[in-house]
Amino acid sequence: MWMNQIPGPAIERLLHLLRFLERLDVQFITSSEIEDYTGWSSATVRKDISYLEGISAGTAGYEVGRLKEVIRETLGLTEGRRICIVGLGRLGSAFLNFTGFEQEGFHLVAGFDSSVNRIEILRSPVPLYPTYKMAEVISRFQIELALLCVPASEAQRSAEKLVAAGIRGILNFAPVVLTVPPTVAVENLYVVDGLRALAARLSSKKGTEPGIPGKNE
Amino acid sequence: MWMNQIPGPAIERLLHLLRFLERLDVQFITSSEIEDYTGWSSATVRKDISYLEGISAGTAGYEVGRLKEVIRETLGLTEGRRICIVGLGRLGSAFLNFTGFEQEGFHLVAGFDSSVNRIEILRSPVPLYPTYKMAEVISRFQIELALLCVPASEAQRSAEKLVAAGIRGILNFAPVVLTVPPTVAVENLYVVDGLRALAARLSSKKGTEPGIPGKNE
DNA sequence: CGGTGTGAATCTATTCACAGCA
DNA sequence: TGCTGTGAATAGATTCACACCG
Repeated sequence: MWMNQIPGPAIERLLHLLRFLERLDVQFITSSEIEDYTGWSSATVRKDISYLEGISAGTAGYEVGRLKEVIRETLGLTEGRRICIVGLGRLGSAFLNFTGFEQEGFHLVAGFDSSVNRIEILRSPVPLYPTYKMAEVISRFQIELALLCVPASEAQRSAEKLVAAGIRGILNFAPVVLTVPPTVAVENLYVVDGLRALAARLSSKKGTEPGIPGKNE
Repeated sequence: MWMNQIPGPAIERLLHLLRFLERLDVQFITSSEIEDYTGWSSATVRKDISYLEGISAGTAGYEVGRLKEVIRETLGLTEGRRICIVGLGRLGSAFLNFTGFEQEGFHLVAGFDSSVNRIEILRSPVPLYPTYKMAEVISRFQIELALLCVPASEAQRSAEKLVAAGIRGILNFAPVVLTVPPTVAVENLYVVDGLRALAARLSSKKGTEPGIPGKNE
């Protein structure tokens, strides 16, 4: 079966599950073991996994290696994506030297900042460009995702430039609600909002497991 | 009306809406204006707001100041929460000097690290303690939330210590699925997971607006 | 009128319960 | 026997549609 559309919450859980499996050193796992670790009911786990194609479990449960593989394929995590950083302040420039992207299949290929001076001074393993070259560079290198690290006051403006340049997804670090067309995906990763979400869950005694940042989201 | 339980997704949207209103310089706003900015249907917006108590809108829409106030009250964002940082590496020690917490009602009162040496060397505006004092300090200062900034390999262990010490919520920066009792809230804020969530949305052509970080969630 | 507020209807997701397989 | 896989049942969230209010 393959009804061609995995429910949103299921996608988040699968992403989470993948992260969990990656740190697990065991060959097989059952749905109820997963329940013990994650808190999701075993029925939910089985249903989620059933959305994936080409997996079959024996009586010992699922074969972990295969399961990871299938999740990655199904969620489109295998094809390397090109990414860029917009805004090279403290945070943005720290990401320039972060080595974790590559191992995960995200290729950092450019950094942008409106200050030409900053671009010239910064030492960087990837080429840096002034903001006005954004559209050209993004289309030339077929960059799909951007880490938006500019100050809050500029976030919306920068997002609009990215959209105009054809970006497909934005990871937003500014505490701002971006207004973008529905074809562009946004995930928000702001620390204080994470704290707020926790605080809200403490009071209201009800919460959704967010899972994905930007769930910081 | 007040059925005593706001749906999880509605809470996330309200949190998001609050963030949006905070950057808005206007006195009144209607549900369809909110739709234009956020993409949520105006009916959803009205329903979400209807979960709040003590708000009444005129023909001009909602009074923004009042709306912010009511959201904050209802979601428990007014009572200051005490927070701590666990793991004082690059990321954790950067947060020690972050001034944004206080303005949002989060009082940073302690930092923890297992390296006594590091604690002695670091210059910090708040007191630092070795890990073994965690239980004592957390209960003495009634710390409710923790920013977990330790390496992935130690995250689960540290989380367990926090739980044992009585923490109520964890903002997790490590790329690890934490296993904690259901009474403890967790939000995940890991950059690469945010990218993964975006990538998954690009392929599967279906997404949930995460909004709140963690959703790493 | 141009908005809100809300029951009722619809759509979506989760859980149940059990058949089928190793 | 112990687990998966899945249609059917339930629970939950969103949207609709319209009465009502300033």
